Amino acid sequence: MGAMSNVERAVSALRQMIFAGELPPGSDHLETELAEKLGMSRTPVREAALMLQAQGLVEMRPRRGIRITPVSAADMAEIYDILTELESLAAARAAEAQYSKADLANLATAIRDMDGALARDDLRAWAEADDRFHRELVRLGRNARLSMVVSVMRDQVRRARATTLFMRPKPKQSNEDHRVVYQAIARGDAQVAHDTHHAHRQAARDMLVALLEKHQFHGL
Amino acid sequence: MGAMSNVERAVSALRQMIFAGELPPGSDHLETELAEKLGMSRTPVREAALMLQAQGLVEMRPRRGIRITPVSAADMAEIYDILTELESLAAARAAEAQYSKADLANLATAIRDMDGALARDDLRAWAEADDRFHRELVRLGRNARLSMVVSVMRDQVRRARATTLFMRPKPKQSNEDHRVVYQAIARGDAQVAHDTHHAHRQAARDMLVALLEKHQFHGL
DNA sequence: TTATGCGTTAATGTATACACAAGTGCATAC
DNA sequence: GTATGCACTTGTGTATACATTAACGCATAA
Repeated sequence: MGAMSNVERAVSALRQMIFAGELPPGSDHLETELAEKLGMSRTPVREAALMLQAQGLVEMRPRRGIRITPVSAADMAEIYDILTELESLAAARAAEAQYSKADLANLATAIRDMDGALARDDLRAWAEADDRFHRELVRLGRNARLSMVVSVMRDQVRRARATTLFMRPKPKQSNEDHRVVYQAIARGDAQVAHDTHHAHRQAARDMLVALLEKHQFHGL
Repeated sequence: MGAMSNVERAVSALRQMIFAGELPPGSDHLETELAEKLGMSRTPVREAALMLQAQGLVEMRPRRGIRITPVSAADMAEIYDILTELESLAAARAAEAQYSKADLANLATAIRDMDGALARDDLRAWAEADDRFHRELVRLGRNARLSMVVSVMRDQVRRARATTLFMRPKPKQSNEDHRVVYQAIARGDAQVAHDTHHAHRQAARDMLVALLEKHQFHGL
């Protein structure tokens, strides 16, 4: 059952530790140190670090160790700009694809879950469903490379969310946007799907960047 | 002077061999084999392969060797869709940035070079200058992550160009588009810069995909 | 006190060794 | 002739060893 290589184990363990904040942004870690912590030799740790580096989660700097990449407000602006364009394209493509209601079930469920979470004031559940909505949207856009790029960017957003989720205003407008996008896709209106999602992401971008700048998270 | 690690050497050597067609798309190569060819041990070759895998140039499949990723017409459609969106955003951002004429010198030079190459019927020189134009455009958009994603995608386009460059019609419309984009950026018109470039890339996409499909390059 | 240079330390880059597992071919049975 | 299983081969995943070289501290000089 454990058909999982040490490299894979290292990748997911490191990801988990990064997202959990156990390896804080900006902190350095020697290969040997991480290898010991993960109970394996340096080789798979190095390979895992190389992969995470390609995704922008860590930087390997000779003799200084593996640094957990910090994400500044400026970084977040870059990331959201990319997300905005690529997800909007995915929304347009999804609309063009003439999906049936059944195909869009996951999208509908995610929206309903967000409503529910919001009513219960459960921000964590809301964030999880929001993630799910965006992931499904991109999947429906049917572009494997785009999905990969977006997922890398979304990982970065997830990291910042730990600090922003409870500072931001309640995401009320958000759900209305999602519903409009959903309906546009359902009736095959690519233009509206695209533009609505674009505006949605841009608004989120501006709000988050302002939030991060205000609270001086310039390099955490 | 040779402050270059074996991993770096391996990465650039492999890239070169891939772009030159010396390692043909779809071909498999054992780690040992490549290591011997490059005059180093498996370790740096493996690390180089991991990096190239992250960029989609190769795939590592256990026991089957390192495969040079083939690029099909469908892949090219995906790639161009991403390029279209991201480069257009860069064009818009460049326009918003209020660059001086001096800042746009590289752009202007690239356009002039393309004109010259086209007049001499030198398609290779044209392709080189075209690359330069697009690279500079993205740089002016000032989004480091976007630049990286675009450069990965452009690498894939470069690979296909070896087969398409001499089959496609002469890129005459292309230069007019570039000029319009340049002027829009110079006068700070983000909308025109964006939309013109978007249409430019989309046209290129449709032309190339049709070309590749027609000539049945479905997996070479 | 601050700057400069040297020696030490230790982390990395790379080579090598080895166990394991997947693919291959042959032999055997039907 | 086809199918099944077994032994063998061989590539990879991982551990380990080692040389190199960059960072750091200390001493010395201005």
